Amino acid sequence: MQAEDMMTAMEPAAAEPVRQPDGGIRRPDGSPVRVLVVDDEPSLAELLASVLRYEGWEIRTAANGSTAVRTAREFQPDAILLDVMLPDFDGLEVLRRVRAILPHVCVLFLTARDSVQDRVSGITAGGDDYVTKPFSLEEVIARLRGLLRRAGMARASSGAELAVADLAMDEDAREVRRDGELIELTATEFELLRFMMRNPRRVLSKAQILDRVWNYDFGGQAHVVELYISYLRKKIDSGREPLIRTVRGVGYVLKPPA
Amino acid sequence: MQAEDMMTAMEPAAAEPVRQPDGGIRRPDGSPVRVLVVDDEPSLAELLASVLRYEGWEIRTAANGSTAVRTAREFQPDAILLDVMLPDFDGLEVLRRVRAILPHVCVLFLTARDSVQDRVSGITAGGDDYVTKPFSLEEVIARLRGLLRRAGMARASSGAELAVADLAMDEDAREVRRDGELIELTATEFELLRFMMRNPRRVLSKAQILDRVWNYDFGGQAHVVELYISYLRKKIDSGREPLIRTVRGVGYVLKPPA
DNA sequence: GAGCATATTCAGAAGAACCTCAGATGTTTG
DNA sequence: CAAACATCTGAGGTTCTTCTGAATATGCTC
Repeated sequence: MQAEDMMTAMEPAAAEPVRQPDGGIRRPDGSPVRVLVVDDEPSLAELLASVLRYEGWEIRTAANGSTAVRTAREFQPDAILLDVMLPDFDGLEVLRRVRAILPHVCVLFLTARDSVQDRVSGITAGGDDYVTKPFSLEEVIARLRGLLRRAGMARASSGAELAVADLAMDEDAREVRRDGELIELTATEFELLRFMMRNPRRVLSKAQILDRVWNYDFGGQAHVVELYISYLRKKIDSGREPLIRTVRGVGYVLKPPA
Repeated sequence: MQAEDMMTAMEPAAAEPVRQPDGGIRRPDGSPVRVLVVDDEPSLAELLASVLRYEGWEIRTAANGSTAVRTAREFQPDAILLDVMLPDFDGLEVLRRVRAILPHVCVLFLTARDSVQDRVSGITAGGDDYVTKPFSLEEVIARLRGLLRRAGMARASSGAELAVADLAMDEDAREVRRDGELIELTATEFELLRFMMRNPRRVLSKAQILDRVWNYDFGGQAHVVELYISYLRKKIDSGREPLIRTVRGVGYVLKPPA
């Protein structure tokens, strides 16, 4: 799938599809995936909605449990982003009711850090997943893609593999290799690299990177991005043809050597 | 130079379209793109409006948040230029309200330099973008075009590629090639060349170039343009058929060799 | 061709952007 | 609970850009 992306990107004159954001995640009939976002904080719901919309999916939002159930019935989503803490009844209750209507819907829970242990254990058994607030948008998107992929929404060619030149990433195994050699990355380094590998040959600004890779409540300086780029370079570029390039005054690009 | 601007501006829909300014950025139905400009400083809003009108787009302006929301509902813009600092409520609040009405509208935020400090997280997340004041008009236009292009407003032929003779520019990757050979440019050199490549075969005065490529508050001499033209020539024309020509007493042109 | 206006190039100063290190803080793990 | 690790902040040093001013070159007019 990455190969496909790169080809369309490299063929200039070709009637270039504006962007192929969904990365091959579609409904079996080819229509865009539908996602319902349920969170009582409007700004967060809106943030998620706009990001997912940009991924090429169809989005509805709901601010409480009963609206969520009603919207689910009418909208027939393929996946639900579900805050476990809702004003009326909690996420697990919503899940029960929604499952009565849509038995196969994928659910990604959004939970507060401390409420992880008690409530949500066991949800991953059903194939569902969760992320803890505050999360990074990359993480939400990646997990959502994972759920949808496993639920059979992936086109044949699109697996969990990313590649740029001799750099390869297996998202499921969380393994990164350069020229076959395994490279150990920390969580943040991995997410940063994933974001870059998902957008090869595109210059990404530090602001863009911060917005996608760091938690949405991160209040620090864009300077961290430089730091982590430097970590990444040490691990994947040192002593080799560099794949990560600085574009001064703009940002960074990941691309094969010229 | 200034006179030329005024002339073409004064006969708007008149006789022959000398120039196809929108560069293929149109609505799917072929009608011109609509842009709403929101800034409380009238002179800046007017400057933006007139430049964007000259690009061939339909423009409305608003000076505060509530007017912006109302105008958005009625005008149904494809994109919004949105100052984050508004007298009534801030840009993100405006965005939230507008998105409730127009889920797919593109937003380009205009932010003050110092507010990069308290930068609003998520500002680029949904595919939206921002520029910091004081900006150059070229930058605003380029980013706006980028947003619209990615949002699917580009006609088939118009990608992020510009070409004049054997000189090619990929805006997304920020790559410039002459006859296939990659050429490294600084930020200002890149913007200057982009402006010239967008207006091939047209003589551009130094004043015009200064107005478009340099920040609107630039106080220096027109002499910088000469300097940067000389930098560009060294990088793209040296030892080859020159593409950049001086028109003495008038300005510069970029055009294929006769 | 002289003189003038205009354009090009050079050199250097000032500043911006970037990279890296070292250490503080917080988090996970044994 | 301590050790190991991950993440972030701040500061120093480095490199790269940008702009100014002056020196040189080019072209135009008479």
